[in-house]
Amino acid sequence: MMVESASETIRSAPSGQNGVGSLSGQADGSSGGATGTTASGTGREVTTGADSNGEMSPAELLHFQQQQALQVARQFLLQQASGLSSPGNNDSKQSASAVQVPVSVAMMSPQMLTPQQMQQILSPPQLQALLQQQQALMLQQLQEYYKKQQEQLHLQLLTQQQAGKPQPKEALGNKQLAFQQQLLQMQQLQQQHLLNLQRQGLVSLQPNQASGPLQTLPQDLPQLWKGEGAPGQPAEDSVKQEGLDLTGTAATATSFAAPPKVSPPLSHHTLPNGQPTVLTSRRDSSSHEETPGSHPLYGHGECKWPGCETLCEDLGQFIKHLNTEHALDDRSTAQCRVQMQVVQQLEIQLAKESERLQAMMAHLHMRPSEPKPFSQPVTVSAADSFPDGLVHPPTSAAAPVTPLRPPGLGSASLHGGGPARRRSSDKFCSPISSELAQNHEFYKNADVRPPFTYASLIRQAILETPDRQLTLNEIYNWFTRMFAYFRRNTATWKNAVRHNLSLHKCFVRVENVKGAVWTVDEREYQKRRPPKMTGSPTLVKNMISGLSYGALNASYQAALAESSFPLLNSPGMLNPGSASSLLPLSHDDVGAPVEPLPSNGSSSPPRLSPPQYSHQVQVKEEPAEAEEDRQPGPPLGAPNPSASGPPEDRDLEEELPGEELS
DNA sequence: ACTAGTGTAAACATAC
DNA sequence: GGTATGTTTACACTAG
Repeated sequence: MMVESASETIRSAPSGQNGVGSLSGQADGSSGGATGTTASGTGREVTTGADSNGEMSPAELLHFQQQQALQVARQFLLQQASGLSSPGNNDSKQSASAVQVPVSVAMMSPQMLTPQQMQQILSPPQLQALLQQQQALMLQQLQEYYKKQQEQLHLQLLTQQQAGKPQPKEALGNKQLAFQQQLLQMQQLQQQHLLNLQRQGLVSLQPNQASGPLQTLPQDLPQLWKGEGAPGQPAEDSVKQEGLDLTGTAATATSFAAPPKVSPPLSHHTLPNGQPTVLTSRRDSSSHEETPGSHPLYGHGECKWPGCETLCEDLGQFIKHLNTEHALDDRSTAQCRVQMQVVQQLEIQLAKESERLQAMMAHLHMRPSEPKPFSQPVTVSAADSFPDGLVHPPTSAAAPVTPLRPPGLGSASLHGGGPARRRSSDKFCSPISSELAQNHEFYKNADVRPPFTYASLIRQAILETPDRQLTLNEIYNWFTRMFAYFRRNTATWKNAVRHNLSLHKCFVRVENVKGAVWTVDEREYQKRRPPKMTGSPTLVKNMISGLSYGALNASYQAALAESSFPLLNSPGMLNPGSASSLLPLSHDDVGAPVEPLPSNGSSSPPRLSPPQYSHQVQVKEEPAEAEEDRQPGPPLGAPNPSASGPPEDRDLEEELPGEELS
């Protein structure tokens, strides 16, 4: 029941969820806050509006920017709407990124839309584009902000000098440090901001994208530190340096974040009515986690400062702690540096992996950067980010194919996401295990709904255990352990889990000594899904054409699964056939590749078109694993040759599920 | 329009 | 009686 309460906070209006229609239904959960926000927003913001001039704190600035992001999206929608209503009005730009917005939706006032709604209306690529624009904008603002700060400092300095009172170096140093600290804070806030957006479902995690702008800062920061540390260097100079660095940073970041694709700077800063964006709702995000009472360094009741972990009952206490224990001193500064290095290392690592991925994809003739026919510029951005990243395959996978699709599943609407999303991922066959393997950390920490069906998740959970059986409670635990998302709406998803267990024949309840455990009947599981993909000419076509980069990618991932999945040790993705047999779990979601049954020897007859091999693979593997089912053998993990062995062909059928059930 | 798959909500039964 | 676990039904949504 505490669980219940937790869930309640999220879906404030469970009732009527279905009835009201998708939009409201979906939004309700998240927007319990969102709605409130809009309401309150009108009232509140004025304060934030007060322009920087040094008055705006980093946090405020962030909020402001976040607001703007939403605003831009809204504005975008408005444009779309107006475009629809008045055909003559549509400019070229609009057509370029043409969003197919349902008229009914388009008629809504964009300003009334919640992030989730926007997410539903805009395809992930579109959102992506918006966000990128916004990020560019944000960086500009950051730059301005720091320029102002710099000017202020400079001014102060001059004043003091004029007063004939050369400020002690230490004082200057302190200022500078404070400044730098602020910079760090900005970074954190920015990061949090991105995370928030992502959580709101406005962005699917796009590592490169997320790291892009952020990446530049940390890289430049060391220079700042150096500047600071440089003995004998006048503080003033270093300050200037900072300014320069920032400028450079912002510039590069901007160019990075705002690729050619999009139109001009966007006049989105102001609302249709000319009102500055700032004046709109303060922040929808507040509806979610980003409550005013949160702090990037505070979580789960403890201080997140590296190496600290001091318990703090509430934010107030934490703030106090932060100010006393982590004030601006040598130690903190050093820790900051260390943290920066950590980040840098990770970024370097990411860059390397990205590069490798690019090379691999290039080798496989998949051109990540190649623009897709359908989704114009916007998609491109999505695609671009994709390769780099750790990715969110499902998301992008789905996106390119149908322009009009529902909100990015990958990004997964956090709350009350529609069924469709998950399904699509399923269809695209992204192997859950590989996806999970790759994004394990992401799902674990980000409050993003995993793009898999409950059934596939449950199955994954069960198959991940050595004996391939779990109690309901263990399944729950797996969910919460693996996905941050499932740490929230407990009542809802637990119910769904139970529902799925009962509903699907593929889940078999077995009475155990300890009680009842659930197992998976692979055959049933496979049966569930019609082998559409197998023969679907359209799919094949899509895959081949590269139109559906995502789909390709999915298969690519499938092939890659082994390599990426920790447990699986793969002999080489080059040989799909073997791979297939190897991937014990990865199958899953795959959409079905295929007919489970006649696995007769799939070995020889390659009747599937090339692109599909991945699917085929999965199919087989499933059976294999199914078969051995109860085998003590390490399920997925163990690289047990036995399972992976030659077997792909074998008969899975023989084995009765019954036995597992026993 | 129909169907299948899925998600969500809820009522109910049963066991501990 | 409360809770966890299962089962079942209903409804909504999306895609084929």
